[in-house]
Amino acid sequence: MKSSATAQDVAALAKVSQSAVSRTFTPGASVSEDTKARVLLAAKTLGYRRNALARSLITRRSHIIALVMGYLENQFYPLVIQKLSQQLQKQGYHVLMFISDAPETDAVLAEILQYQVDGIVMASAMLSPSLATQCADAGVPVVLFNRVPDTSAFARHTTCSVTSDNRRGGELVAQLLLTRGHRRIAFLAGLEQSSTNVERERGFNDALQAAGQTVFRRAVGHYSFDLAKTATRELFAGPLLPDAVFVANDHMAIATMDVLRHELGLRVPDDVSVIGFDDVPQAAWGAYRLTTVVQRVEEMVTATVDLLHEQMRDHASPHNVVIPCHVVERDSVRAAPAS
Amino acid sequence: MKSSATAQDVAALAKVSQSAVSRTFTPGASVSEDTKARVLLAAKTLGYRRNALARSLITRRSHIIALVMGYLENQFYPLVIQKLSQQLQKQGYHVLMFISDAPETDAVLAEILQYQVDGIVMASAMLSPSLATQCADAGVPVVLFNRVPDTSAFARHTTCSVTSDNRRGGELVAQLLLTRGHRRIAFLAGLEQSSTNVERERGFNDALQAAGQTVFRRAVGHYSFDLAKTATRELFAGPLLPDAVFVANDHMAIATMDVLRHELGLRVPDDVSVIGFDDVPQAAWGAYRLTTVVQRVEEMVTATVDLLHEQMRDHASPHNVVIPCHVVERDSVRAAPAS
DNA sequence: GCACGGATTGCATACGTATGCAAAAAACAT
DNA sequence: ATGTTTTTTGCATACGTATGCAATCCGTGC
Repeated sequence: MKSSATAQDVAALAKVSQSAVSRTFTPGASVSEDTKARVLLAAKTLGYRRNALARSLITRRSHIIALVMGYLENQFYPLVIQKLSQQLQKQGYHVLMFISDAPETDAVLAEILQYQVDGIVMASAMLSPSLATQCADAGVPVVLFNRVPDTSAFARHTTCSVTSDNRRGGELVAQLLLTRGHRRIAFLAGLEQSSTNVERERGFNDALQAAGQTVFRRAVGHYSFDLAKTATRELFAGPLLPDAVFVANDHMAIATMDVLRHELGLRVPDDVSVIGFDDVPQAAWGAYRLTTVVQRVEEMVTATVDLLHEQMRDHASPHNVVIPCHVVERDSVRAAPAS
Repeated sequence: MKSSATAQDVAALAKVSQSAVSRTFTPGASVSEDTKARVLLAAKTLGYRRNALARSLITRRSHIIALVMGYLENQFYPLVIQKLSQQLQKQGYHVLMFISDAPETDAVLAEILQYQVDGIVMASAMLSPSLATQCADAGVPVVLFNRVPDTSAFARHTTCSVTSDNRRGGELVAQLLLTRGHRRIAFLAGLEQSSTNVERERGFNDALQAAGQTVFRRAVGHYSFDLAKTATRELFAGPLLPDAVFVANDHMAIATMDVLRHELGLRVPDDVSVIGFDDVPQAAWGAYRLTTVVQRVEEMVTATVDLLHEQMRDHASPHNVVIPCHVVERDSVRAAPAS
């Protein structure tokens, strides 16, 4: 029931120095085949495992990446956790999870830095300028996932980001809906201060405007399922109904479809078209068949770990990666213009 | 742009010994108000942060809990991550995530142990006896989440577990379906070797048998969405159709409903009743309104962290916690017996 | 035989903190 | 004033590893 064997113990058993043990487990170090074999044998009989904490203390690399997230209700984020965790594991890194709603992020970050993480991926709250400073001072690379640096000039030059081309996505949505002859197009916003919402809405509005149109009605759902339901009811109150809704993400779009069909008795897409953003797995489910803009999670995650590595190697000039996105058409947007 | 100030630096600036700064940050240690103030000031000006790795090396407590999970496709698990992470954070612990499909779990565990985690929560693969041994040797508490120890006598006495009363849940399902007059009841299994599936099916079969009935047809979906669709098609091939299906979890049950309605043109619950297990958020969505057995995630998570603490304090005799579960009735099981 | 270059090895030390122990200081009682 | 208790402080040391440096070993060519 010994807690754990140390390198000293192994060295003693193998009649070598502790250095030899260390070198045995350090690829490319200078050890003879003979001693290496002896060490490995001793290590196996003692059940030796290197202490990653002690090693990190020396090498100044913890091989830990912090991942900060908000609520996981929106299935997009579990997907990110999974992909990111897998890709990082493959490269010998590990993910320390932090769940945090926006306000308490400051406190959380302090804890994160105590663990000497090699990098931080923030997929949750905005990174306040003060936090950005802290990270920069600590020399910890930060990459914002699915959100864009604060407007503050400092943060912009100190942290990277990976996002979809949300603006373009918004444009695509508007163009699709216009093509299908919609004339009373509503927008259901997410978190209004979030960069995703801002960009998507901007692209959407611009494209609408380019066609001489304007958004017919607007409500806010804060990226929450329940609030999206309420917002949908608002949008569809009054005598003249929207004939299409662009919902800022799939999670809310599904709430919208539920309300439209089961509360308001409207048919999708016959009475009203619905289009979302993200392409979460549920969007493909038979009951929804939601037409939506796909965020390429795999590519976003790959870009994220690339950025992390880049920052960890040399302190490269941080830049913002934008992944293209495209529409996947299912059955929630009507096909032909109704005359 | 110094990477980070050390306790020595702070001590130097505050004209005290390094011990003093250590004690300043150790609640309940013996420091005068005067020096404490000086240290805190110096610490603030230097942006000092304790190195959690170095501290863990001394205290032999990393305050890190490893969480091992499989795929997160099933929304039940993101929920668990969220709750567990939040509860642990509140107590000063942090979650190191490991995503791992069953086969590679052995390798993953080796990495986990290198990080000197204070405990392990396994919500993914089975814990093979060898793994259980390794953990026991290393003195690391393990609690199995939503799965029960291996049949091996050793594992059973060395690791804790938290599960719902899956057996009872299966019984409740059978009783409900019988009450509603169903006579051709099918079962769609999950992973056949998983304890959740075994227990649910056992309870289900027993209750059926107690009523002089037997399962009408059976197929296997391996807890996968796509395989569940295939399995559903199998169940509903042939001239005589089931009039109810118990699907081993909600994730698959939704796949089942999709196939029934949109491929086979059957109505739920009019033509066939469907009942699931878990009560994931999606089960409540308007398009499904799935009747299901609710696993009380919050209670399960609470029990898990309690168990962890218990094991970490004294090496208490591990036991298996079983959380009760109950049926939440929505609209996927028909109300009155069809005569 | 010797000299020489390269491969191995062990010795120290460092990483940044917590903590037992004894010295010093302060507080208190007499 | 002195003795006694209590609090505060610094000195060392330990945690488990990696690594620069010097010492040792080995094989090679002469």
